[in-house]
Amino acid sequence: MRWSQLLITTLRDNPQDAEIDSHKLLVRSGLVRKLSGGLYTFMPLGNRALQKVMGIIREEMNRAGAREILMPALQPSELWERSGRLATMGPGMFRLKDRQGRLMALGPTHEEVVTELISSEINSYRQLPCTVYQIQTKFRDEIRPRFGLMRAKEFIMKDAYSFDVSFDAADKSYLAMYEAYKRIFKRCGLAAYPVEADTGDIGGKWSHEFMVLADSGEDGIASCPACGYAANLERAERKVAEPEPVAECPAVEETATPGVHTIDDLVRFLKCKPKQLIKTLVYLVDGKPVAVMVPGDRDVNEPKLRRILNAKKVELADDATVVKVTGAPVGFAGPVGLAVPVPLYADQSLQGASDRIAGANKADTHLLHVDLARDAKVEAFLDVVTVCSHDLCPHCGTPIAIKRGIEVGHVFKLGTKYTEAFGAKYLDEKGEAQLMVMGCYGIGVTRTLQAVIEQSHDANGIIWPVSVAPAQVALLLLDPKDPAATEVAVKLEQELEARGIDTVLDDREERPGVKFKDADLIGFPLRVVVGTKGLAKGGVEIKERTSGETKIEPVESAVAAIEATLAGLRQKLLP
RNA sequence: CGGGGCGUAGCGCAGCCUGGUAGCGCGUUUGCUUGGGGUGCAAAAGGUCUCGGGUUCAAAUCCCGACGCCCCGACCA
Repeated sequence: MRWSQLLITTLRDNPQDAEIDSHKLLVRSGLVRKLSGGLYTFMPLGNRALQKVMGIIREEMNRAGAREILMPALQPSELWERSGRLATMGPGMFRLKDRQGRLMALGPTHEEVVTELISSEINSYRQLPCTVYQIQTKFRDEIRPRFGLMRAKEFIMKDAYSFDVSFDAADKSYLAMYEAYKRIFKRCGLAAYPVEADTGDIGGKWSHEFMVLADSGEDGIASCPACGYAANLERAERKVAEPEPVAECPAVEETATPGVHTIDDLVRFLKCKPKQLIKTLVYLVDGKPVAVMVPGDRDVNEPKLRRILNAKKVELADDATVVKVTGAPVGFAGPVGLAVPVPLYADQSLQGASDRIAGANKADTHLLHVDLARDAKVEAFLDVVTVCSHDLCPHCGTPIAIKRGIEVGHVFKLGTKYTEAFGAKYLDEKGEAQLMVMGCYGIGVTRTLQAVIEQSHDANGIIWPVSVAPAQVALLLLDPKDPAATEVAVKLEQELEARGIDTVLDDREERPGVKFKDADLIGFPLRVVVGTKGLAKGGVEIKERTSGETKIEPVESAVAAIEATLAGLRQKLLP
């Protein structure tokens, strides 16, 4: 390939609208261009890298026994009514009408379509297990698209779906995908590791996310340095310390706290510690109000609350509901003397809580000396707070570390949620109809590409792993006016391409400095320089982008040397 | 959806406060020069100053509104 014909336009300055390194580099190196918020064009080089990632995914999916299909992105919204997700997924879907006025959606995911498909195609246990996958564009009306390809309105996803005769069999399919994912990310040069995750709107019993550690990641991860426990903060649990024995608690006493609504204000006003406070929040759980108590220095974790209460939707109550339930303005809720009796839940760490401070359910008033067991009727003590860095691992008790990560893949055990909704059954050996058991598995392909950059770059630019680099070799012809050098470069290009090594020949009329900078910026794994001086010294210069190692190689043996170096680099990416 | 910032040449920005001929750097084109880490010199092209309305003799600049982009937050009492 010739640089001059590839439509490679690199930028000297960082784009004004990019925040994180990988986004800046993606644009500066000319791999993508923005059409509008959350919508990107892949330029020739970006597209090449993307195709490489997709190639790896295909190989590993096929190896794991999955079969590739392609489903429509445009879907009748009636399908979504059947699964009940029109309500939960609703605002996140792009919707439109066809000319007959039929409601359609641009697919944000494909559980509905695939379950409908498989339900009509598969009738017998003999056809199971069956795992299908596709690589396709997904559409999501994100609340806030950001960080380039990381959270886009339109993106490429590999989604796979497994169907099995039983839960045990489904576990095997799940494991096969889990292992395939590990191989895929390894081959892409990514350190991605699995963490326990919340299943969210997709549903199901169990799931793992594959996380790439990065400070710019949108997800929090709790991980145990000792036993390897790792979980998304939306799900992470902790070991709760035994309650400390407390001395006799004085009687409850009201105290005036005019205009003091927040924990911070209260700490300042009463000169106490946040830990001494009981924070009481009113939530709507599937529309019904409940009160949830946590220590003043803790945050309620809504996904955990939802899961533990087995609810579809959990949201903080609106002000009117709070006023109705507590009988006081927002900011003075407490466990004692609610105006309307609602279920009262408390975090586990409040078990035995005594001599605490809480809202009085009365304007501008708080209560001192609250003893939860004595003064309130707690429905249940639950694990409802977000894990923090000083918390202890639920398995081994070691202090937990909090990290940030980019979710590049997610595998789910769905159970029968969708097969039930769509009546996806098969006949077993006895001729009895049984529900199929399902799993689903996604990889954000475009996000994975950017995660590679986020994890692998330096001050000069991207450092592509060989496996996904847009081209393996940048061949720099420093002076295209030098006929001898040009001849060598052209010949090298032909020989490398003939051996299946993707090569970009920089044939531009540019200064050497420009070519060096651009090659570093785009991040080709190998840079081969053909220059007048080098040739005079006996050969071409081969430089690795990763290590910076440079060697001069005679022209005759250059191709072999390049091949050997690339093989070495590939070796490191083997699963 | 709430808060903040931004919108001027392909890209990055100045000018706006205090209204009066639209600027700089990079890139692009042409010529010369240079040829191993973003060469140097010279010339040139390129603008509905996001859009709409208002104030004014006069608006990139002041006022009102819309749109777009980016960041933070999305209710933690």
